[in-house]
Amino acid sequence: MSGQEHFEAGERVAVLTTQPLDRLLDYRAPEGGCFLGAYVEVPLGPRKVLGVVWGPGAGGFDSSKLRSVIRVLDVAPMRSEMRAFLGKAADYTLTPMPAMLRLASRAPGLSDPPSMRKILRRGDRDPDRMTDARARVLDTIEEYGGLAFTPKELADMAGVTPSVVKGLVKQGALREEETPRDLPYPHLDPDLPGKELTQDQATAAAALEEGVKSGAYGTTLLKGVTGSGKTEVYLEAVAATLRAGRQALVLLPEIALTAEFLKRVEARFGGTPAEWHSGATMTERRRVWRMVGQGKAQLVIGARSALFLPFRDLGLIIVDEEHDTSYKQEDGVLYNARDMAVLRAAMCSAQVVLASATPSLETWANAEAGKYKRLDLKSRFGASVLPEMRAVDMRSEDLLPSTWISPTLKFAMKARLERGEQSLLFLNRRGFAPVTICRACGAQVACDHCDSRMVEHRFLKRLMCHQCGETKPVPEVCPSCQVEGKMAPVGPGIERLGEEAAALFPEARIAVLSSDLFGSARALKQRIEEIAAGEADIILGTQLVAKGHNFPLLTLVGVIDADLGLQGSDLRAAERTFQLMRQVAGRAGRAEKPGEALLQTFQPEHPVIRAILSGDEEAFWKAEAAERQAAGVPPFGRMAGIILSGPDLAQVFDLGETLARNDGALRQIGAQLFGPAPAPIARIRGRHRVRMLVKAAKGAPLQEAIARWIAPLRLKGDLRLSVDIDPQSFF
DNA sequence: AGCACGCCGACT
DNA sequence: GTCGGCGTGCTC
Repeated sequence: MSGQEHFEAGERVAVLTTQPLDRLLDYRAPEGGCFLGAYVEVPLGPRKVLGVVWGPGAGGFDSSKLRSVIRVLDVAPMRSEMRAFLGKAADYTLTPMPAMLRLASRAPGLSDPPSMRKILRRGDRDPDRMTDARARVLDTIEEYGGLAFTPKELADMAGVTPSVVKGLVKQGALREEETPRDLPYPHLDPDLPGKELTQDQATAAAALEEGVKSGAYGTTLLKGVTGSGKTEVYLEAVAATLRAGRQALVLLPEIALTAEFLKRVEARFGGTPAEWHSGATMTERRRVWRMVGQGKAQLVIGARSALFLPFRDLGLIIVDEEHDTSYKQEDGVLYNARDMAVLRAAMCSAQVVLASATPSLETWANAEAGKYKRLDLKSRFGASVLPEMRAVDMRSEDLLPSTWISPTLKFAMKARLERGEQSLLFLNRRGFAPVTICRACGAQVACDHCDSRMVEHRFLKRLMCHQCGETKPVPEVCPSCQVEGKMAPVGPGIERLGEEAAALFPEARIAVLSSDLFGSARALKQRIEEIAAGEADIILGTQLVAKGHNFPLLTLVGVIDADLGLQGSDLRAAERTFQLMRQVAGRAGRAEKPGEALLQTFQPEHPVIRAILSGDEEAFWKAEAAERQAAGVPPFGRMAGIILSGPDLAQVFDLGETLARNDGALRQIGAQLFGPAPAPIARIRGRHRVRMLVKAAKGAPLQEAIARWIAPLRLKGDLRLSVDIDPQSFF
């Protein structure tokens, strides 16, 4: 690294702020000077804003107008590799630097002074009168030796009211002390005995440990079917990282998973790691951010934004369920956490482990090409085996109108019910019915602000737009033809399937698991635990049941519509259907009882359905890869989506046409431009959306060309443009 | 992002 | 004549 590390008071420094300016601003270093990377507060017009010292001042700005940095914040300076990472990530995603800085500074109370809090220790005196409650408090303190607790914690742990604790303080039996608010995380011990590993697991774990010990960058695909014990394997890589004195990050796709996961981490390392996700409290987030920066959090379990935490020495990133679509941020800064993890690791000499039973095609292809190492866990842990999978050909099943459970599936469910085992029906559609139609004129009820259809939610007794969340009552009178009493639900949603199951098996206990039926992740988690313990006979779920929950009594999975997701023009639909089916089928027979999976389909001869049933994943990926290679699409070509939006459709289209006419920069790199065309959802919250697609060869400098292409653009009024590099879906 | 400056319609 | 609409431009 070249350049100066410290700036004297009054020296010119360039500061990157979180304000959307397209350049750095020069300031004078504050009294006492500042370090490169320091978090600072600077004056900007009439306001104070957050910034980071990014380098020496560029000059060229009248030095008499130069203002001074107000103060240096009490947090660790941003490290040079973090600054470089943000820069590269900005270039890759075509995101302005201030937005990247905001991602990296999402900590509450960043500018607060290091605050103190009150803790209690054993005082020198004994209370004049000893009561039961008082004894419990003092015993608790004794039991935990030197550890300190806040009054509230202590009262809770001893099972007494806070007034008992207060009384003891007054008597001098407890002593109040001030201590920094943000406490380090408990030490994690990598040398506690882990779960015993199978031969297969031990070999994989050894390979990962070797990567960690190298202290260099490397990415490994850890592939293993559900229940093969991927977690135990990568926790050994975490252990090796902790032994090397470096920090580890485990990314999980969903908050609901963390509670279960934390238990396993605690069991392995004898302490709780730091948690970073949207559900955490402000205090907790503040603590995580600061402790990570000081190297006093060895392990972080987090959602995708944890990638932007200020690690001091990050040595390992695990991306669990790496294929999960929730790793792609779809609003604000558009990034894919899996790709950013690889980028960050490459810049700080860390290892990446991409874990999945059903890797994304990108990852699979990178492993094939030798860019990633690949480890396969073949044997399934314990006595359980993969379920037997069969297609139910819906063309030869007799179904009454408005029912979706085939006789074949019903028969299989009945057998489970009689044996006291569980069945799970999977349907990836929330609500009661996806469409509400007028039987007089055929009109469908659409959202007033978006161009999507309203979905009936019977438990809400309303229609809901899944795009903007808007709801309205189910209309009595057709909004189109004014005929009364002809509005009818069409098609199945998970709630409606629940009614059907209840009618078929009136004596069965039925549980419906859909994200919108639960107020909190905690409530959902608790329900899942109850169900796992056997408090339901039939479970109905949307995609959230496909994400790794363990139901020991489950021996049958019925996929209501295996074709859902196969149709349409989304190139990734086949891949996603394949992954989902494999995962859902992996729910059955995780414990000792063998499972069965029935896939209801109208096209049992479809290659995806056939690949799922045959279990020949490599065949599926090879076929899918060949198709994408022929089409020149990712990962064998590069793509970017351009979304233009604004309140006035004509204006938005005009902008698109203007861009299309001036596509010289794109043609220079041999890229093709498609569109403008209405976006998949052409209107969201009253804003019209138009989409364009840029397609280029694999090695083409796509971002650079797009940057040059849109640079001359001046967006007027309420028009917006966003660029999505490597979009998840392309039409 | 904010916040100011600045140039055209309905009010005292 | 003036109050205020938000279009355009600047912030070290």
